[in-house]
Amino acid sequence: MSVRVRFAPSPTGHLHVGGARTAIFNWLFAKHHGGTFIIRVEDTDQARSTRESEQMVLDDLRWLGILWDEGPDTGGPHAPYRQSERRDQYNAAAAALVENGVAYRCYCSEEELEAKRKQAEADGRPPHYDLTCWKDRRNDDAPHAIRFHVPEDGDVTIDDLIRGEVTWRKESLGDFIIVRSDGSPVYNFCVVVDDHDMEITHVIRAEEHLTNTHRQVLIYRAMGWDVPQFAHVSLILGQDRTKLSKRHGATSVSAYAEEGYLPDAMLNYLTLLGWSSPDGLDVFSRQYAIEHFSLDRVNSAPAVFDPQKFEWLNGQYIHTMSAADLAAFVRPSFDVPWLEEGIDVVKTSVHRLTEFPGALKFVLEYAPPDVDRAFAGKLAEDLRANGAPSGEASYKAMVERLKTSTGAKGKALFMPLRLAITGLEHGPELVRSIPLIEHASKVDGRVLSPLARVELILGR
RNA sequence: GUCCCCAUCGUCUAGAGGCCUAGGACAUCGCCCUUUCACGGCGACAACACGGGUUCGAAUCCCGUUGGGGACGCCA
Repeated sequence: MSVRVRFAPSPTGHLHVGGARTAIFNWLFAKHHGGTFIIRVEDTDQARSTRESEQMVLDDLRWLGILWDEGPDTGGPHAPYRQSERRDQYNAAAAALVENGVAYRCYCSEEELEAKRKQAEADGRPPHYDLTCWKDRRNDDAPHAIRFHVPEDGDVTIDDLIRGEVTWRKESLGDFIIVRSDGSPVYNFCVVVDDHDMEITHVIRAEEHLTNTHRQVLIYRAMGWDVPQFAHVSLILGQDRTKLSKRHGATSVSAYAEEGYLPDAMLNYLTLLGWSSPDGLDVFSRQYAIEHFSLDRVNSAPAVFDPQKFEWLNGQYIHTMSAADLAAFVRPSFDVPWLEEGIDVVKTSVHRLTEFPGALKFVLEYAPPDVDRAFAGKLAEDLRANGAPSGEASYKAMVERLKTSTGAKGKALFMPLRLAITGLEHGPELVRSIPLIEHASKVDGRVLSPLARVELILGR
């Protein structure tokens, strides 16, 4: 049987890193096994779900380079892929359960239930439903929800692919709602109907859903359906070791994209949060991850998101990428005619794409610094006579001439030279930055040439 | 509170009873490279939560404690 997995986001905002990691693991698992990766939109919560959010989540996934075989926009053999459009399926399943006497109409009001819950809590009893409508079953059309009755043999054991055997006793669950009084089905019910309809073989999802599995398995059993394999991935935590959320700062994929992170680096880093490569690699390609991914190497302990390591990893990608490839990412926000040449000179000092404009500021902007006038004079003379260096050889030749003409050497030579031409005390190697400035000044009218800069110092 | 999950350097992790004097990576700190900054190289610091078992032998298996997290909803 071929592998079919799904990522089931609820469209209530941008894709978060936790969701992204779950999507990545599902995708990697599907790709590794030559299976099918499905997106199913869980928008049963009308109040919070929007179509705009769905679009954002889908865009975030595409940005990461995670593409799906079946989904709300692409369609597929089990369409529709939006829970809000699958009401018929849920109604049919709910009707079947009521028919079999497994589920029943519950006429209790929310206020009543709330009061009962409070009372149970005060009495130290578990806050489960008191079975009023189960004991006294009715079938009229007064406003009602539909509840699932936890059976006598309601103990459940699953063999989780990441956690091993997990068991729940039926007592830990009360009869639960599967269809709300407004007729809308509830998440835990939809998931089962959908995963069955869509022939999902492996449910790979976040650990926060682990305890839901109890009720879901009960529904599978009541429907007489095969139970899929489960794999519950641990949570991603913030620095304070609680579930990563907005208050921990940037947590959405798009926020990292805006901060200058590369999709490949993001995929790589998130994969590392919980999975480790069999070869002990930290930096690896998408292809490598697909080839080597397996659920056995997924860690069951939660992982703290470490922004520093993520930034380092992003830097690794930037350092090894070609200037041309990087330029494609940078150009939309920073477009200069000498972009590629510039990127090539400064990329080793950059960890995020957004740092490029700052790193290249010395090309675009220049304020005459405090440099010895005599030195500046000699430099200007040399620049006029020989032109500015355009590469390593001409740069070295200039340095040699300057040694003789100024009598300076070592730091006394290089510091004023750097300062005079770049305007800064620190920066990339002069052998590369001076030719860069010279080149940029020829293709970009805003850029002052080396000579123009020195003349500015001399006040002419 | 009840149920469930988890527990190796500050962080991500390797570790399937002897290969462990516990390995790698980030971060931190040195040194080297570099007449600057960065990159890179080398090195240092740094962990098996605790207590009981099982075993000739336990980071690894079992039990308990502690700690952390999650779920307990007509949210997903």
